[in-house]
Amino acid sequence: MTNRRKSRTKFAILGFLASKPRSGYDLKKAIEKSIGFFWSESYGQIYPILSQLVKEGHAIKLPIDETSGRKRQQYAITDAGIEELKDWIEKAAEPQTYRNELLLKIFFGHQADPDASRKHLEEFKTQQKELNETFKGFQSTLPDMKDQPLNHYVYLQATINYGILMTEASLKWANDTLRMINRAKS
Amino acid sequence: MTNRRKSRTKFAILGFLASKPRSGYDLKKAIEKSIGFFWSESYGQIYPILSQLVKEGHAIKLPIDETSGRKRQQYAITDAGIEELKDWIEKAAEPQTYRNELLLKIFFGHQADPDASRKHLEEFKTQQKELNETFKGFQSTLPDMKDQPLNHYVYLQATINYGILMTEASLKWANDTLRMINRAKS
DNA sequence: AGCACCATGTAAGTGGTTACATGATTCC
DNA sequence: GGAATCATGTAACCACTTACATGGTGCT
Repeated sequence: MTNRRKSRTKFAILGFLASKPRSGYDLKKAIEKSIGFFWSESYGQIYPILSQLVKEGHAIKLPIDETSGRKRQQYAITDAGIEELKDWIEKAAEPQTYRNELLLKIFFGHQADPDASRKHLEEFKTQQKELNETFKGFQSTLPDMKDQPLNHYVYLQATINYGILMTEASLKWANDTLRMINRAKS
Repeated sequence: MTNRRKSRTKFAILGFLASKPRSGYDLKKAIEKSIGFFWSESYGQIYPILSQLVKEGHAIKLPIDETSGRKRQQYAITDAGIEELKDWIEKAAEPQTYRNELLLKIFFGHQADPDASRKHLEEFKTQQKELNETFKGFQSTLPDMKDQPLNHYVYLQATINYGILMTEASLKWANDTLRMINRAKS
């Protein structure tokens, strides 16, 4: 037992609890909205792991606010939880097995009609264009950062920038590839 | 049961069997060597699925060559298998849940020492540089393609090109992000 | 002889999604 | 009243990795 797989769901949750207390439902929404383009979690992971965090002492259940309409079980991070989160952030990211189904279809593209590849690439382009616009919209809402001390916004900006650069490179690739396929056909 | 998950391992295997008969061992090596940067399979998937392909009539076991030293069970694709592969290639790729641990750590970077983020980014840069050089080396071994009919090389070139563009965009991002972190600290 | 690697498989376990169950609340 | 959504949870299932078992082959 040297290199067992490890779930990072726990740290995604701790990271969000670090900014403020949240319920399982809140966590799901927050993850979708802010880091949905590079991370996702399902309720089937979130709720059991929240219980586990409480057992481990990395989070606590807050008393339910009976005055408000909707009743939600909020969780707050503990000092031990913050330590746990920090330790994880500072450790190197473990190599991940990335899988790209579109690329696999393109790699085997010569086995089928080139129109299939063309269609996939066109669809991919519209997806990436939309994503790119979303990121740019996001970015424009961020406050101006020069002369600001090191803070949350730098890292937020960095992740958005990743999305912008990757979608742009993807678009360039899709266009290049379409051109190559068309040239080869003629 | 509307949207059940589907394994694509089957199609990765069929795709490789389409070019020539191979054994489970061969398949593992071929996948690692050629599409390892965007796809991976383990023996624990490959061997059971090869049996399944035979049962389904998408592949057949070839007689073992007793004359050669190493004894390997080779598998060949059938006509039905080729059809199955084509059908999959032509269908749109299903949306995948992509997870990026480095980005998650950067997103939560403000919770820890900025040196941690710097270290991750520097390590990421060396990884991406190495990958980029590998792809460029690969590319230089491909034959010249102008005036060539539509063939396998176009698609091979496309996947390599994807690697080149993505690693270059990644390097730009890492440099931009490092600059942003450094500027924020001063 | 002994080691590295070739080669095929399987059992156990993990991380994760999906589908379902349940009930409350808000809004029309 | 009824639909949509809020909200929490769980059971079943799936895809996949890891670790292990087993034996053959090639090389020094």
